[in-house]
Amino acid sequence: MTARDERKQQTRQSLLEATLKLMKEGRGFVSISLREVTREAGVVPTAFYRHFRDMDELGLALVDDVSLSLRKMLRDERVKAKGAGHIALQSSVMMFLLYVRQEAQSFEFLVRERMGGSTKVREAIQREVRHFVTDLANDFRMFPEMQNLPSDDLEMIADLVINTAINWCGEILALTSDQVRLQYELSMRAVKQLRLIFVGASHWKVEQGAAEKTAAAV
Amino acid sequence: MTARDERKQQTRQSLLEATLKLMKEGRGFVSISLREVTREAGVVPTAFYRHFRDMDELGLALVDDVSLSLRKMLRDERVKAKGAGHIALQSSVMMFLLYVRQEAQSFEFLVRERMGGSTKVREAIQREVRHFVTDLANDFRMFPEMQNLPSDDLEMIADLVINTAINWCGEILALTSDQVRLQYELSMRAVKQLRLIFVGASHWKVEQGAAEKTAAAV
DNA sequence: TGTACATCAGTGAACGCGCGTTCACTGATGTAC
DNA sequence: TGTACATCAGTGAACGCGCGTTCACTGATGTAC
Repeated sequence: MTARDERKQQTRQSLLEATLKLMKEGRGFVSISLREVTREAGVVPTAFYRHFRDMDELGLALVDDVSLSLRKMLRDERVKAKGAGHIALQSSVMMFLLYVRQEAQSFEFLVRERMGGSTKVREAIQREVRHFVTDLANDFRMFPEMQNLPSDDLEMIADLVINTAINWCGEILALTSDQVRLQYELSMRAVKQLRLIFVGASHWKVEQGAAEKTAAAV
Repeated sequence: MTARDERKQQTRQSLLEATLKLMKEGRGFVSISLREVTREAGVVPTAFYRHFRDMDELGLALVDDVSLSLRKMLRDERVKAKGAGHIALQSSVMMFLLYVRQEAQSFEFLVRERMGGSTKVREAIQREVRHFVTDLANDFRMFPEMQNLPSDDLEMIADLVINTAINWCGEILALTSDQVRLQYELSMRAVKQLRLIFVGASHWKVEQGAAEKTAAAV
């Protein structure tokens, strides 16, 4: 990598960061203009084209970047869980939510554009999410109570967990950093929700007939 | 109501519908211009100001409209459940997802703007969602297994259910009408997810210590 | 009921602005000899 | 190592366009007498 290439990568990076920064104030990705990004990044508008064809292409690069760092975090967490020989639900959820607030810009982008963004960006994010669901479903095989469930059911449960977690992200990012009380309450509710899903999972199949009765007994 | 007022309401309505129609092709609300809306509605741009101060105000009106029709649907469903004396999970979920596809325009708006839209619209939607959560938590008291749970836990479970349902909406609306197979599979997964939550809920508290062990036993 | 005036939903021209994109350019860095 | 040329990241002027908003207007409908 020559010195020129390095500086080019720096500019590219500042374009990506400028975009995330512009989104921090609550703006959607689609409403941000190419000229705003270059202004924020400190280059002339035409310099943009040396790096991306258009804003959509920058959006896809952003998805790649963000999901790469997310995958890294999850890998660390997985290694830690293997080392400890168990998963502590409460501390896992707390760690996750702290990480989300720490990397707020990235998660804001993911959460907001998952449903709302340009078609291409939305599809890229959903592809990444599906990837996480598959990984989590695989992790579930480490749980004695779950490893005998069919793959379909593991995927179904993983999908529920991931989407619930994404929802926590959206809610915790909507809070300002001085709303500590609400952040705490949200975290506690998140822990309970994950625990409830695990309770449901550990009684799955075995209890399915009983659940039917429960639901019918209004 | 005079004839003039009536025609004014008609124009107002066509502005709202024009906006939803423009969003059907996958566009976000914020990316739709005032001029596009009036063009689609068949009036001159300046006529817009006879009805709304700006697009944000139209967005809030849209939230009101959509959540009114949604509340109506849920009320009907609730009456039906009371008449039958029980809730059939499978058919409720199926009915709900059919309704979502039928009223696709409205739900597309709600789901996409819940996280992504303008601050005001987003807040209005989240207020409505919180309202639905409270209502559902109240409904839960009709379930013998649940009525002894503290209000906090009922809210926590209702929140999980509502957010999971919103997620189904996003996924089913992403499918085209000829992807019948995928629609069916999504519905079946939705039924299972709701059932799993109910299984979890019916073992909640009683089993919480056991769940801890389950989670720790990797 | 008929008339005279008021209201006001919708019109159409005009504005200044930020946008994405084009183009020819500059000058620092890289490469070949 | 030194020179001559090629590359190419970033520049700056220019363009046409759709935008939101203003303004004075029109003419159908409503209201008061």
